[in-house]
Amino acid sequence: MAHGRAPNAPSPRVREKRRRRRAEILHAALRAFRETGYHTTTLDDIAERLGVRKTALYHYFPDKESILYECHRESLGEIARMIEEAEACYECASDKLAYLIREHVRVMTETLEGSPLAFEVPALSPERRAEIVAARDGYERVLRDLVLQGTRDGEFRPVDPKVAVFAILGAINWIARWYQPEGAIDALELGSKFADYLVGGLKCEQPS
Amino acid sequence: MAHGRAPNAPSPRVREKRRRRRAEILHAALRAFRETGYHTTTLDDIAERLGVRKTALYHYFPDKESILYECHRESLGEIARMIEEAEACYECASDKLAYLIREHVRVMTETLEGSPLAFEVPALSPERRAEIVAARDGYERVLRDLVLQGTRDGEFRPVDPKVAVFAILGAINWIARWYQPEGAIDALELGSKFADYLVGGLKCEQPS
DNA sequence: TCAATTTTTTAACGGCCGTTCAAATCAGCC
DNA sequence: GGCTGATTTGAACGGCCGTTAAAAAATTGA
Repeated sequence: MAHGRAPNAPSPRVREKRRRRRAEILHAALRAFRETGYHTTTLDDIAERLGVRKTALYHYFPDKESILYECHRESLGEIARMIEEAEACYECASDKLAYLIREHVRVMTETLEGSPLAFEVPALSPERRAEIVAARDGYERVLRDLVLQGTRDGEFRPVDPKVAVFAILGAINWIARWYQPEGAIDALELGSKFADYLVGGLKCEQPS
Repeated sequence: MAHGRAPNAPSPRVREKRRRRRAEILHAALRAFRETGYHTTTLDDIAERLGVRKTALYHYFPDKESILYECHRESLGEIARMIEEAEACYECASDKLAYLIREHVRVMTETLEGSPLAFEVPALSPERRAEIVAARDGYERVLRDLVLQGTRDGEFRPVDPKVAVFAILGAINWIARWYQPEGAIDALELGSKFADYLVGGLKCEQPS
């Protein structure tokens, strides 16, 4: 047994190759889902983007829904990373919130990863949907807590945290519907503008 | 020919009955589309809500897409009404904008009419989609012009009107995804809070 | 170079769902 | 009450698309 791996186990080389191919498929699917939605994109559509027949996809994913599920998992990973970063790098609520908005916008625009998480949750099976929704709820809770903290600290005026967070997430998620990577609006600039606007709406007016 | 109507023409009575039935179907479809999305709701689903077989629907609409199209038309009618009202009843940009936000939220929650307009535009045929998109673009232009006017008048700080309007519409459209008519959040209150938050983010900070 | 195995293809099935059409039932009207 | 048109039904078709299975092609590793 070469290099000590189990008999009949795939070599590291083929494992890596397979991993890359999976990522390619996921990326192609991601773009297709974003452009035409999960239900209207067929496996042929995804396969065509890769120059391959649709049956080839079944060597990497058991079914169509699993492809969508993995898209969601990747997005959630990005979100989790964002949250850790915000906690580690910023102090006050408004800075943390602004950072999260900027990063979320970046995920939505640069990598385009966020779009299925925004729009295609209902397409998942009940169990998987429950898992994704639970994670998304956790993210929403983090945002609500930030709004509350800001209000307690006197940074923000007293607003309904639930409603404010729904507004923020709606604004961000909606990006997937109109943003065009090759368009006139720069992704990073968009993130900053969104952060300015959406955090600005929470801030106390300067005492005169 | 009774009452002077053309021979073989339906009587006013049956015309009215048909009109009502169409509205019933549209409303049932609207709720179904909102709850599960256009592509996953079948004609059986819509018919079941009406206690009828799906083939009965074909007496009122030529195909499934036409039902969706009529939903869009109704929403656009509401939007147009909103715009006229805002122009007629309010003076400054912030008041007009706040009114439009409140009303749009009301359309989104009370009547639930706005949800297909928010989410199911891509499901329309190219020609119909073009028509609906053009109308929606007109609405967006009205909002952008309000933001610009507010900035010119010194009410609003200088923001990117395009980006601000996308944020506002995203926040509002997203309501269709989480709002539950029987839930804890009151529709009118939600409209006011959205208007406060989204217009507040545009306003100049008070000079100290 | 050649066997082993990974990857892709070809062919085809099967179910769902929008749609059609003729027949049956219902409602309006004199 | 009975004729006429409006409405609903039942049965069935047909295409699209996700999925399966087995054969072919390509890649790996010695």
